[in-house]
Amino acid sequence: MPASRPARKSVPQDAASADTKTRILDAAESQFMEHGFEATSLRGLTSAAGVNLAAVNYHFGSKEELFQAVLTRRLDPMNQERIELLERMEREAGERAPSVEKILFAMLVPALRLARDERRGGKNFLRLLGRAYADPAPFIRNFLSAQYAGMIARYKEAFHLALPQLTRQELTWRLHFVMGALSYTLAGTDALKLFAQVTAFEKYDDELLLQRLAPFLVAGLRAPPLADSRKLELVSGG
Amino acid sequence: MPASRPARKSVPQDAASADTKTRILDAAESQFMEHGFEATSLRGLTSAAGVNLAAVNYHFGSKEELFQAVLTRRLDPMNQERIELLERMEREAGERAPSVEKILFAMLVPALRLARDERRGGKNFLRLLGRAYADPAPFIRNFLSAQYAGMIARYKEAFHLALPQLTRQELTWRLHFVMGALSYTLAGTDALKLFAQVTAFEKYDDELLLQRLAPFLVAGLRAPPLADSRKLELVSGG
DNA sequence: GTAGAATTCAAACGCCCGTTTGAATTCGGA
DNA sequence: TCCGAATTCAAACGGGCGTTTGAATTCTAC
Repeated sequence: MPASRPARKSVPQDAASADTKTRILDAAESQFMEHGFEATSLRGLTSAAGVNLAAVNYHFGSKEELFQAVLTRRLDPMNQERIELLERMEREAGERAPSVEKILFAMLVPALRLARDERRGGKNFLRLLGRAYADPAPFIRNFLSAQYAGMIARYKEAFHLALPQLTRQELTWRLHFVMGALSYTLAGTDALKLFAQVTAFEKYDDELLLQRLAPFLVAGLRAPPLADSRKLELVSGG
Repeated sequence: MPASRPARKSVPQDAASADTKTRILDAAESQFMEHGFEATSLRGLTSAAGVNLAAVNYHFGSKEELFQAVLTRRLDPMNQERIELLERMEREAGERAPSVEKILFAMLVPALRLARDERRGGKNFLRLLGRAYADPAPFIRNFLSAQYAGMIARYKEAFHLALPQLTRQELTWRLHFVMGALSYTLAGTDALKLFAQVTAFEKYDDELLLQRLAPFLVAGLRAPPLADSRKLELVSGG
């Protein structure tokens, strides 16, 4: 028997193991992004990372735990930054509530910063995140829920103050739409290459992207809710 | 050697094989939705469909071709319906171009009809589609591109007439955002269960959903483009 | 310098995968 | 009725999977 595995709770954290762990996390980030969770093999992953096959199970316990570690490494700081930015804006706004634009920017900018920082995973990580959003695997959904719950609740309150004309239900739906457009756009597999026109004429630039996304989302959030009387007459044919 | 496989081009299409093929397609639709392409096993799939393991390779050739057949069965009619609806609206609008709302509804309503029709896959299929959108596997991306190219080009023209103030680039981006919010919403894994509040108070109703989504998207499409002078001052800190 | 823990390593375990095979069966038209 | 094509079937093929093992090695503190 080996000298005994480290207890799951202990954090060895010496230089050598941190290096191996980091190499695994980096390789996992790009492999999970490229092939998805299920189709990524630990053999290919460890070989790309230049570490032994058993290292994943030694350092992370299992493939699932490795996946969660990959997400945590980036999401925790990003969501923390989002909350701090929102709170700074609330302080700066004084008694008045921050505007919809300001709140939205506080949400978008940390994601943009992450996308531009290759040392923090860059676009690779955001694409991975976009895939994770669409994955129905329970361990992924539960994990993301836990990661996002606090941040989302915080922003929902802020938007509620900035958009008092919307009911809570309306606001919940609209935040859903915002997250959809955002994750889909940031995941940026260029959707279906249907929009290739853009990348042909215009360099794919994340800052420019958010300058286009922001007015779209702000206008959507500010739209008057549909009155009950107006319906989609088309649905039932005719 | 067996009596010889049917040539890939021939379409046997007799009752017995159609039945087996349909059973496979139905099972594949729900299994691919639930587990994703890679994690779905043909053994589980064929056993759920009540057919022999070899039937998939016999009738469809391979797992990949089966996946494409699952998508084609629903997408072809839906996109055809979208185009027909758009053309009807263009005829009804006469010389004037149809409004943004009208065009958008022509896009959304066939998806809604599909979602409500359990005989055509219902929500299962739309969730599957939402996953496929986020999948970077080349065979999926190329297939979806081919499936959507005509429809998207058609709609882009219609929107261009309805929104002449937008440059082609702006319009392309906004359609990208629209597709994002739409696919994310229709895929409706309830996102991250972060929005559970909605399903608690309000029955999950697709028609109601589109009545909330439409004003959001219409307002986003109609938003004035951001002037170059306004920037995200926050990006570089400060 | 050495004991003991942490880490790396090659090898193996048991299992499931997509696909192919060739015989058995069913089907449809002459 | 019967023949050939279409379809179903059980079995096997070769290979990759996540994980575990126990010895070998490296690190660290005394």
